Formats: sequence, structure tokens, C-alpha cells
Amino acid sequence: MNPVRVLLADDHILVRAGLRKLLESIPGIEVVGEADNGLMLLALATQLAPHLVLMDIAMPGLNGLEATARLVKAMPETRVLMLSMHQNEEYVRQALRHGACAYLLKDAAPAELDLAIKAVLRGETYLSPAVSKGVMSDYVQRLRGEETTDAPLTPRQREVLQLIAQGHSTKEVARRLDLSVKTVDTHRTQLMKQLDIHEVTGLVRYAMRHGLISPDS
Amino acid sequence: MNPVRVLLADDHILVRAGLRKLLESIPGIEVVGEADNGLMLLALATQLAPHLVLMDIAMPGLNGLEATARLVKAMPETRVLMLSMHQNEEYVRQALRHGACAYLLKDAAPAELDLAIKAVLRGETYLSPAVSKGVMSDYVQRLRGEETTDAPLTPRQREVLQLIAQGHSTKEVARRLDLSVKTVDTHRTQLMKQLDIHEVTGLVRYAMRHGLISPDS
DNA sequence: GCCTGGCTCAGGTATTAGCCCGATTTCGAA
DNA sequence: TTCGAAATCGGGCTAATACCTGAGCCAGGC
Repeated sequence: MNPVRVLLADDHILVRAGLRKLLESIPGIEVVGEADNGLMLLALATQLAPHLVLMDIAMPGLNGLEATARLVKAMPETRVLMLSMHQNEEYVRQALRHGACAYLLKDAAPAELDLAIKAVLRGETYLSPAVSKGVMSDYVQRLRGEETTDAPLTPRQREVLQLIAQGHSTKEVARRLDLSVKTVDTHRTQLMKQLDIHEVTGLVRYAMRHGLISPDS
Repeated sequence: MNPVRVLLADDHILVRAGLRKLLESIPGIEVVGEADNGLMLLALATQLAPHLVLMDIAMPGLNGLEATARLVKAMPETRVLMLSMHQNEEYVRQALRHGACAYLLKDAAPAELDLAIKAVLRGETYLSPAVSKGVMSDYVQRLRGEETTDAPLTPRQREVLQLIAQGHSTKEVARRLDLSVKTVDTHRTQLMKQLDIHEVTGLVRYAMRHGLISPDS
């Protein structure tokens, strides 16, 4: 089995050395080069054709995000594993959007690095558990939405809320549920009073949070 | 620091013994009991009040799913880490829906167990990377879609859309952007025509999909 | 120079939303 | 059995929406 060729990119020498040690302790991994900024990384990558790039998100000159975008454009086969100190979700979104396959926190357990690399090489996406919390919780909440009635809503209220949040007017909801328009209106009003929400837009976001609807339809 | 009290539930003695060894090799973990079926687990749990239950999804009598559901109902503080051989997504959904905090494959790396336990104790949800692939890929594809399906919106339109989706009325948006109410109205109308959306609720969902707003505020 | 597209406003109208007041029935819990 | 909460309707009101028509200004491209 050929070793996995890894390229390192981080502007801090000590960090880079530590990562190299870590990587070399994993069987089947070969560190083929190091870069201390984005431009150097791009140059080395075209020259060394690594399977994997372990890249710091914050680097002088060309930062990790832009470097990733250019890299995956030039060499789509290369997997990028993004390293960051920030568990801010916006960073994660940015990283994934720019083409990274994994997002690892710098204070992650060393064992995570191994896991992440294996996952990425299998073609999967890996996020540090602390980071994927948001992604997961959305998913989990949607699953538990109906059973875990943490919402103090009656079944009828949930039904009405869902239809409203899906974009149906009061009249349409009434027709669909075979109710008077006034009844649906009362339910909507009651919902808003209970939840202390005063616009439909707020109802939509509430419904989204509680898994009654998904962003797409 | 008090040790984390763990209860084991698996119908195979060898597997249970192996898990116990693994768990005991993690500092700060104390295995307080073992059960070989769901009913025994429930009895032991009420008696031993563990912090964590490591449970096989397939057990004779009361299976892992139902046992989890009853357990979290009786003892909501207890975290359940579900063990399974199947990476079928439906199993994962079921497990989470019944109240599990984590879903681990039996052929996962030992280091994963440690990661999962730490994540769960932090109140997070952990899924084996191989399993979370589906969840992630949805998320990632949605993120990547944003760049390719580049919103054909002008900066002003995005600005107005965001404020509307956040729940501000036309009047409020106008004041905030220092514009005439009529101008904002025109922008909203233009937005709806372009996107072929005809209710504010649809605008909210669109804004959500494209990352202009988050479900909370 | 002309033309397109973005941004800015205005008048008007039909519909809906948001909320006030009221009401009855049903049904399970105290 | 009494009580309350859920669910069902109604009248009436103001504000906001959704959509139509029109317009002028200005920067950038062919």
C-alpha cells in the first residue's frame, strides 16, 4: 500500500513540527512538505501532488480559505483538512464552502487527527465533535420534533403553525383543515401570544427551530 | 473530580468484557454495572444512577431503542450512548429519536469511544463519522450549493431580504436603511418576482437556505 | 452617446395579517 | 360535578401585505 502523501501548511514553525510528529506517528502517512503561507502551499502542492493537505485557516498572505478554494480548483483530487482555533460556526461554513473536507479544532484530541484523516480519505466529511454540534442539533431536533413535545403547543396549534410557516395563508389553511377562517385566525393569534412572537416571519423561524418545517418547503 | 459512572448493556458477554476493558483504560471512567438485556438495564439504572449508559441496540427482551426511551423518561439526566453494528441511517434516526446522545458503530476505532464519551458528557451529540456522512453531506451540499447557485440578488436586495426575514416590517426596514417605505416595498416586490416567491414566509425560508439568517433571530 | 440595470420614489387597490371584543361545545382533570 | 383548557366560530377594526401603474437618477458597458 502506498503511503498517504501529506502536505502541511501553518505559519507557526513549532505547530508545524508538532503536527509533523503527530502525523508521522500514524502508520501509512508520509509528510512530503511544509509551507508557511498560502502561496507557498499552492506552489508546493502543484509540485508534490499530495493526497492530503493539512492547513491552518489563519495564515499570512493567502489565508487558508482562499488557498483551499484555489487548490481544489487546480487539483480537485486533493483533500483539504482545515485546522482552526475557532469553533465559530461561520468559520466552519466558510471552510466547507471553500472546499475543505474536514474542520479540526487545534485543541482537539490527537486521536481525532487520525480519525479525521481516515474519514477524509474514505471520501467523508469530518467535523470536530464540538463543531458539528450545531449541525447535529439541527438534525436531532428535527427528529425529536414531534415526540419530544418541549413546545407547549397543542396538536392543532402545531398543525396550523406548520401550514402557516410553509407559506399558506389563513384562508388556505382553513380550507385545508376544513375549518372556518376565523378559527385558524384564532389559532394563529393564540400561537403568537403564547410564543411571544408578533410576525409570521418569527413563526417561520420558530417552526424551523423546532423541526416543524425544513428550510426547503 | 468524581469518576464518570458508566453502565454497560449488551447481551454478549465477551463484547461486554471487552467494552469494560476499553472503558476502564480511560481515566475518569468507572464501570458500575453490566446488564444483558433491556429490563435488567432499567432495573440497574434506577438503582445505580449512572451518568452514562453504553447500550447495544440489539438485545433480547427489551431492545436498546425501547430501553433508551423508557430510561430517558425515567432518568432524563442519564446520557445514552448507542452501540450498533449497522450503519443504516434509519437505525441512527430511530436511536436519536428515542433519546440517545450518540451512535457508535461496533467496528469504530477504540479512540472513538473516548471521543464520543467526552462529547456526550459535554452535552453534545456524537455520531460515528461513517454514520454522520449522510447528515454531513446534506449540510455540506447545501453550503456548497450556495456558491454555485449564486443568489442572483443585488447587495441592496440581500440587505432588504435579510431584514424582512428577521421579522422587520417594511416601515422598520425603511427607517433602518434610511429609505422611503415605497422603496423598500419595491425591493420586496422585486425580490418576490425574481425568486418566484409570493409570501413573506417563503422569503424567510429562502433567506434561511442561503445563510442570510439563522433560525434563531 | 445610448442603453441597461440598480436604486430611488409615488399613487392606488385588493387582500391579508394582527388583534380587539365576544361566543359555544367538548372533554378530561381536580 | 365543577372547572379549565382546547377547539370551534363571529364582528369589526387598523395596519401591513401583495401587486399594479408610473417615474427620475446614476454608474458602467458597447
